[in-house]
Amino acid sequence: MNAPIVNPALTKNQALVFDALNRAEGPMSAYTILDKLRDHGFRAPLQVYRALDKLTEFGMVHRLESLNAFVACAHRESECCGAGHGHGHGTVAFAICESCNQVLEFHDHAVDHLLNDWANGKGFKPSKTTIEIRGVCEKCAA
Amino acid sequence: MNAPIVNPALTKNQALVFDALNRAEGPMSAYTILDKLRDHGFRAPLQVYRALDKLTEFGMVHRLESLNAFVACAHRESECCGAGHGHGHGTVAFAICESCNQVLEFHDHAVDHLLNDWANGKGFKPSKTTIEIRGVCEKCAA
DNA sequence: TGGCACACGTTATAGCATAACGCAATTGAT
DNA sequence: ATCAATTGCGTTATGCTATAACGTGTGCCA
Repeated sequence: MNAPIVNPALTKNQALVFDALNRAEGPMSAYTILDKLRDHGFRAPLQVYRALDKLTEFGMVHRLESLNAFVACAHRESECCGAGHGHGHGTVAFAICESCNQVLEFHDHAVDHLLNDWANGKGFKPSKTTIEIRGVCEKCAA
Repeated sequence: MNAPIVNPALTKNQALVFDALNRAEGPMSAYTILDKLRDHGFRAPLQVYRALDKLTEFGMVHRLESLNAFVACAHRESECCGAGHGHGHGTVAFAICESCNQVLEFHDHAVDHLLNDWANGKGFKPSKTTIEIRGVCEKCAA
């Protein structure tokens, strides 16, 4: 059966981490999350990393490689192609403002296609694709 | 041995680091480079990082964000569009084999174009774009 | 009811990156 | 030539990011 994108009943720690990421309006490092959750009983990085691993696996959180940080997924449910699970199509891309730290999440089928075509041509089997644009957002550029 | 691919008159440390990266046939972390260069007098990470900063600035080395590692640029000089300096066009992309650690460097004008179009549409001003495909290369997939 | 899978907590350690100091060499305008 | 600015260099110390390895508790179900 096809996996429903439904919240797979998060554990307490997972819920706390996910919440922290949703409240923040920008990416957070694991250690920043840890600090925000000390009042809720968090004491060690692993508590955060373990939750982040699961949330990432569920497609509810993305890791920004160029920032070593994490954001809550911005696809408010079934945006279109089931981009939650990058299975070839559905790679998510990010535009990261270096001035205000806001992140725009998007995906672009045409780009996916081109990269997949390239991979096919080379016999390369992609498992995860990272696309991150660093720059300055419209507001900050003004 | 092989003639140095001299570009902008590297300093001794820069040349050593660049050489180390060229000899290696895959990405290396800064600390791995440090270890390889201890015999040449390197003692501290900063010596490596400073050289890497410059080499990256010169376009002779790329950083792989998803790996926290570095590779020598594979464009053997003026491949085409002046991809050395990512100024909108000329973004470099990487396919990273998680089995054998080899890296394929390429660039794709069409992808650049699409991402630039997206950015223009959003008023986003890109400064650096990261594209990294993790997966398994043809050889290893066999 | 015993085994399994999984989440959790804790301590310790590994791996990646930069701050801040001072010195030496180079350049280049006066 | 001389001074000032710039750049590279070396060192020590520190901070940030991530995982290893151990043990506990809980729910499931064969």
